Amino acid sequence: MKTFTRPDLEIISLSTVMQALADPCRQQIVRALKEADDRGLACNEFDLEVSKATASHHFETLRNAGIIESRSEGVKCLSCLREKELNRRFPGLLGLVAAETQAI
Amino acid sequence: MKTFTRPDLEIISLSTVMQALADPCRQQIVRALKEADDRGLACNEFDLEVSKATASHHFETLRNAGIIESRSEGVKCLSCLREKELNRRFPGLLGLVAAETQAI
DNA sequence: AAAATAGTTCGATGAAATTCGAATTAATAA
DNA sequence: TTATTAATTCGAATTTCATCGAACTATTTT
Repeated sequence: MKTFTRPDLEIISLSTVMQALADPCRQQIVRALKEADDRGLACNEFDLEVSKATASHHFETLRNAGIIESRSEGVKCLSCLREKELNRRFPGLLGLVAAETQAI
Repeated sequence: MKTFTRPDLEIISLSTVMQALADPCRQQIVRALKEADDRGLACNEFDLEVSKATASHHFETLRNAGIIESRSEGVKCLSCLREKELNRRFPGLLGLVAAETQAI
């Protein structure tokens, strides 16, 4: 069973999170997770307009930037926003993403 | 005498500004301008560790993203932060850049 | 055991970004 | 008018990024 990286947010730079959140598809993922419940969402529960290979890459980018965390559950991979930690490390950042209602 | 683009911030997406601010060198420019007075700073008044061609490119990127504005004054090009407008369009964004004290 | 499901990984491709030196432009100073 | 200063533009090299199909892995269902 796969385990996922979960970096300490203190070692994540603003450049890294900005780079990760600059992509519209990744912003869409973050907005969906902000509305989701604590259980999180599986990769195929987002309406992403990219292939599953590309989607998988976007989830990895968000994990590496400390923005989401993922866990294997059965055959699925559930992801959650690291909301509290992000709000402490980068106050206001998630609010900006949430406020941007944008067509992809 | 050169004039510079100055896009309406309403048409600038979060992706565009995040992309622009993801670069450490451009963050350095923004932080310096935040400390500068209203007159702004000329391109050679930043301690950037890149060639002047590269610096010029970074200033253009920031202008196109609506983050700074520039004007010719004699032989110099003075740039200022579009701070008020940015704080209205993307509240908290400049604060994040200012808070990040980072070696390049 | 075979099939279905959900993701990941690999390898390749095309697009975009970063960087620079050299040439150029425009304004000022000598 | 020539030289200097400050910055832009051009062309090219390098790197990074987004994207995909195909192959693979792991889990669950039949």
